[in-house]
Amino acid sequence: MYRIGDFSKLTGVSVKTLRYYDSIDLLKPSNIDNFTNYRYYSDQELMLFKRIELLKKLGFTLEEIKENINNISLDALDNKKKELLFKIDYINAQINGINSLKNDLESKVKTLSRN
Amino acid sequence: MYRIGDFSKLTGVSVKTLRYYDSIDLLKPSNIDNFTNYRYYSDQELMLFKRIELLKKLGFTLEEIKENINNISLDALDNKKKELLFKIDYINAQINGINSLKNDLESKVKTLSRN
DNA sequence: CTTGACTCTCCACTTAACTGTAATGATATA
DNA sequence: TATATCATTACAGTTAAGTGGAGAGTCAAG
Repeated sequence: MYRIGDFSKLTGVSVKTLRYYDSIDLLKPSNIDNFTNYRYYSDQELMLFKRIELLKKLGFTLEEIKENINNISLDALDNKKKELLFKIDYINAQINGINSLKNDLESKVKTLSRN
Repeated sequence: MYRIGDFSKLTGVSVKTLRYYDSIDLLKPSNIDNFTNYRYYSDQELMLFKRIELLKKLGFTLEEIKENINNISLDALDNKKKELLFKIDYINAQINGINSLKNDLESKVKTLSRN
């Protein structure tokens, strides 16, 4: 059993974040002292945390992670992948826009320097 | 001179948004009635708005647009482009992660159905 | 001159994922 | 036993780009 400070060191996230995860029912300590309200975490939660951390890195929101923490479905993965691909398309369009603006600007500069 | 409601229709953004742009000094009406505080916009602001709209689409924040509204520099464009390329890299890494997770899951399913 | 549509300011709320701080209580070590 | 460190709750604040609503003033048409 780890107290929140130790668990914070194990996971690398702040005590605040752990309390926050508790408050949103994402990751609850395995038990809580009735008198002191101290949170106690076990290796079970450490494993859950690693799962959370992974899904977070893959772009899932905490809300989505909460829904999929037990068994992530292929559907959830496919949806997220589509979402990410869509984002890439969007950003690529932005880059194209920037490129044309750059071209405009560069040709303007050249025209000016020619005079 | 357009009153804010008309200018809102011209630009396609809400009156609220126009007031907000005024409040953050992004797009200020060309004049304001001293007694009524009514905002009056001109074609000048319409052109500015179109510039703002474009930069917004290209991924600039309102703060960045404010700094670059008069003459956007090649540097600003290059920086934003780098930022966007970086984002794409990041998202691609996420997609790769999702793909491996999908593979894990799919092979698990196959293993189960084989029994 | 009234009425409906328009505008004003000011304050609070939205989302996501936390962070900061105050006031208070618990624990561990010297 | 003193005290430094750790823990608790509760409330507010952060960022970005707005949106919602109240209460009050203004404008244009009939």
